[in-house]
Amino acid sequence: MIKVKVKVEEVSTTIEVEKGKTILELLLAISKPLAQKAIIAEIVSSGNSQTQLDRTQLVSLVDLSHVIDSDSEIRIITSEDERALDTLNHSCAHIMACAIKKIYPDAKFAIGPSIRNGFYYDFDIDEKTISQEDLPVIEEEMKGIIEKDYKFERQEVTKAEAKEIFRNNPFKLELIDEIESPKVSIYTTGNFVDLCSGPHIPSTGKVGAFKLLSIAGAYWRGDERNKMLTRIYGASFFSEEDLQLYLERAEKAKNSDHRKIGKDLELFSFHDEAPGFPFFHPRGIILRNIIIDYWRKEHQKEGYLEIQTPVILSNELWKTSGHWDNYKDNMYFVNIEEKDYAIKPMNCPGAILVYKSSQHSYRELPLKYAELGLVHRHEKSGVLHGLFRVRSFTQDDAHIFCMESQLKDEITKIIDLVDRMYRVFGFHDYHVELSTRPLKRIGTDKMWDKAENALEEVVKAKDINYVINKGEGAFYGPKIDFHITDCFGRTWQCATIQLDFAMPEKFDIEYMGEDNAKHRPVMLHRVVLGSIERFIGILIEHYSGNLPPWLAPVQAVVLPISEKFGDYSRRVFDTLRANNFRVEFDNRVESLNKKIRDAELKKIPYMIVIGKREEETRTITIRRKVGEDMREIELDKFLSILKDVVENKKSTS
RNA sequence: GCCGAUGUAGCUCAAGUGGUAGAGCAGCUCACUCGUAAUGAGCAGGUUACCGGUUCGAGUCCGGUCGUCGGCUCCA
Repeated sequence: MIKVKVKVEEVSTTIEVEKGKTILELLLAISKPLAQKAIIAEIVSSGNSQTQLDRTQLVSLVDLSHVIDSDSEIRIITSEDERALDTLNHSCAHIMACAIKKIYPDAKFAIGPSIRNGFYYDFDIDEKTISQEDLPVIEEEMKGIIEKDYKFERQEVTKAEAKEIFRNNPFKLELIDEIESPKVSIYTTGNFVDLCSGPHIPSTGKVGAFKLLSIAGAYWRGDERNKMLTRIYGASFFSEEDLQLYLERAEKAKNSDHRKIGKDLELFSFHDEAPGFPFFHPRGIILRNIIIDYWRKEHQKEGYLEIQTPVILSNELWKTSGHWDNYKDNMYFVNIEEKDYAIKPMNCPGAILVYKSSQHSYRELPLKYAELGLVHRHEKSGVLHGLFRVRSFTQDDAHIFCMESQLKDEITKIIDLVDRMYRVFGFHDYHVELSTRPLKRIGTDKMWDKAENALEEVVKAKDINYVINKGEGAFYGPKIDFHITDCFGRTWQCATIQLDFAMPEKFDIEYMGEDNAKHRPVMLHRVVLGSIERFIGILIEHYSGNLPPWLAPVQAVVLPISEKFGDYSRRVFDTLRANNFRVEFDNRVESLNKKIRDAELKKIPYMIVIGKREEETRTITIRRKVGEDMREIELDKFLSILKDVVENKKSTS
């Protein structure tokens, strides 16, 4: 007999069982309902690992069919646990593959993992292409498999045996070769066999609800030199309600799409005549200018000096900077009077020319040049995506020229600025990533050591949690990036701080030191919002278009109930406008209902309703997008409320 | 760039197997003067993305180009 301690959530119990029993058998002995609820188990500790496989893969999550043959402590994972949903999604990928195999017997399967919000499976079909219309057919087949409640049966085989089983599947053969352990595990579901480390749900019937979502191409192993496979995405859940909730959320995210809102609210547009180059409309420019005005104020307070450098610069400059070598395929070029020029993809060489235009003393440092620089980068046609991925955009850039001794202080100040500005825009949640030297780079290893250490020291000193991305730095220096989390839980890399010892060397820039000798300054490249255009897209989606009053292109609209109240309404409108509020006057001959509906669709924060009562009492009534209505209040009172909300950049109205 | 889908009026969408393009909303005109998410009627609006082919005849079938959408790859 062996002792097994079984934990489930906060309860734990120890029982003695015969060696060789499975977890499921053990659970049935303890409690049938628990056995019913259980999805997988976690081995918290055990006397010895059962198989060589477990030792090499360090798997702590196991199937319920896992055999216990020594004293152990196990934790039962039920459908409430996030990891159970992950397993469910993975199992559902197998179920989908099983269905596809039945419909298209020649399909060769590659990989089918669970992902953040569901699962996918990549496979190769030679003759046929699968389209959206085929998904319901596959779904029907899957439903049949789920109804039959097939078991997920795990089996461990030698690599030779596995190669025999998957002899017709080049993808699996490649995967088997890469597994280090002498044995591999395979799972059988119905008549579908897959190479897989598991764990899986006990049987297909555990899938309460699922939906196949989309179909796409994906390169084998994510390498564009490899074959393009067919990928089907789906999502599965333990209950129909969870699926419906997921679909509702997906619908909400779709309705928050900045491309749709941008068009509906007349903020910006795209045209076939300029793919990837955004056009900003009057309302979009209002939003853009508000962001820029705020940005300027914050930067002036921090001692930045704003500059502006040209969009077209000699190709020689880009050869000196190293951009031509590293990025010529993504740059635009023009030939003027038989000389080659490039449209700038970055602002740094321009800033360096400004620096070089005069001598500098150590007394001036740190010298902080800020620039809202319009850059152009050629993006491949397939990657364009609204304002998120464009071919021309405005970086809220700055280049700080300083002494090495000032680095940490300057980096700290940037981090504080980023933190302050993000909060104002309503982003309270972000994380930091540190990217180190890439393979393709300029500068010496000594420079890179210094630069990487400086960044890391500051992040550590500030006690910020960060992850390291090895080899992901810019070609001229390492960087720390700030990733904003929006209200949908998506993350967006916006701010970046890049440390650069290389460009000052390449451009031979210097300052006169206290010692009356020439020294080389260090450069910090940094952005806070990243791309103004992209940031606008992020803001729109974060707020689903319901921008807080300080950002809203139209803050209020005056709605007279009928033309009879036109004169008084006009005076209210004039007063608001005279006080610098962005207000519109809807004096169309339409019903109040219609005017309110239109104002709602335009996502205007305040609707000012004026009828007989308001005219008589010389008041206004406010219908707010957020919060209760304010009936018959003094115009002055509303002005002070609006002033407070706008000046203090409050997120609610 | 690659895989797949797609392109019809400003917007959202119709037009069995090829037979001279329709609707709602928006716009304009008229009537209604309205109390918290669409008042009614009328009018106007399209070389069906573009180029070529098949056909007596193409929005529809075929080829190409461009854009867009979902992914993959990429993102200084």
